[in-house]
Amino acid sequence: MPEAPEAKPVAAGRQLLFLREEELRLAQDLLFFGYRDFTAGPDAILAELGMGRAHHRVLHFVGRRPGITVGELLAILGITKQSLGRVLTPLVEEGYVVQAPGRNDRRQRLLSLTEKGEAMERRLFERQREWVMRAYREAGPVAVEGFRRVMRGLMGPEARAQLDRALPEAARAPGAKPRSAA
Amino acid sequence: MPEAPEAKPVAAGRQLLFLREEELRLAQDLLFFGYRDFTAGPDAILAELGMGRAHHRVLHFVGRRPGITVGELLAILGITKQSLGRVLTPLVEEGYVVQAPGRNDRRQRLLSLTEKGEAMERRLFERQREWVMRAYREAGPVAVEGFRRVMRGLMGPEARAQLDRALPEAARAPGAKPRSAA
DNA sequence: GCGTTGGGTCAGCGTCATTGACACATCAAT
DNA sequence: ATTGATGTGTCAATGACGCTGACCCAACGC
Repeated sequence: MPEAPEAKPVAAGRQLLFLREEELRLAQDLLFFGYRDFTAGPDAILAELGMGRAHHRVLHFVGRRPGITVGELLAILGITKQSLGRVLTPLVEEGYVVQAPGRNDRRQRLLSLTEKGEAMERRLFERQREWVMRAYREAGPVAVEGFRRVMRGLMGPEARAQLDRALPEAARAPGAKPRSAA
Repeated sequence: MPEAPEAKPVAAGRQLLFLREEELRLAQDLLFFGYRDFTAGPDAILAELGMGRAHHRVLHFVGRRPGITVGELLAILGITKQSLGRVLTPLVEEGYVVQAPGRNDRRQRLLSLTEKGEAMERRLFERQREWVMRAYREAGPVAVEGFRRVMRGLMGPEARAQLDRALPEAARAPGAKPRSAA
């Protein structure tokens, strides 16, 4: 770990790539403040409804993959069954999410959003969309591409695999020329 | 937020900038997974010591601005006095942080890290440094610059101001040509 | 029929945040 | 010198979100 083997001397750019102390401290600050404010909008809406970030995540990932099983959702979120239960059960009870027995395996509970759930997710989505849109617009397309590359790099290998699996393929770059992996 | 008025049907370059549904969903995923895994390293170390992310944040910001007052720290973290107290008091008791009365205003408690606190912060720092370094290296310098611009854009105006104030000026772009506000 | 798997649930714990209320020392101004 | 505002600390209660351990049930698969 200490003294990373310098990787291969990356030609000229090395100077820029060497992570100086202050560069990381800046990254820490940016991620802390950025993530906090990124979630602030939805958080406010959720709070009014007596829900939290965890509920949003469930709505998000269920909305993204309707018919997802509980087990898959657990794997994506990386939490325990009990933790999910405390959030999922109320969502079902209050009619945001429906459970349907699996066709092949009837032990499974396939999750999907109700209309109410979709509306809710939509509302949270729109709030966040405004926010991210502003940031993207200010930063410009090149920066956005860079942002994606770095964030992807910050993910662990498992998360990266999940992300790929989670994306309905078509979604990965809809209409955009598949410019490498990025 | 309901029924975003479709914005006006866009011009040309706007196509890239218009935040399509899937683009935002991707951003949500990236931020969720990325932030989670970014904090995973320090979290593990902290857990061993019976501490949490909140402790890390205090160590980080106190280390960044030795002599910071409690009030300033509260403003940066955006939490309440009570929440900070629960984390700060143990840090002081266990000798990670020292409090010194302010010279001008003796009501103030100027916070700074002890040697033990610096060592701890250092340890967390190094762990995170490896992680971010890898992401930066894989993504390349242009991407890193883009990442910074977008993250900055995701911050609210207050956080942005705080960030600027928090940075010891020299730190903001050490050696890099100050390319506007970014 | 029996073990495994998918899912749910009870009980208890810990962290991190909240609000409201109060205490105390110090500063600053009258 | 009193008075009021400020900086900090603290008690008590609450809630969201995560965890472990233990146990249950229904359905699958052999």
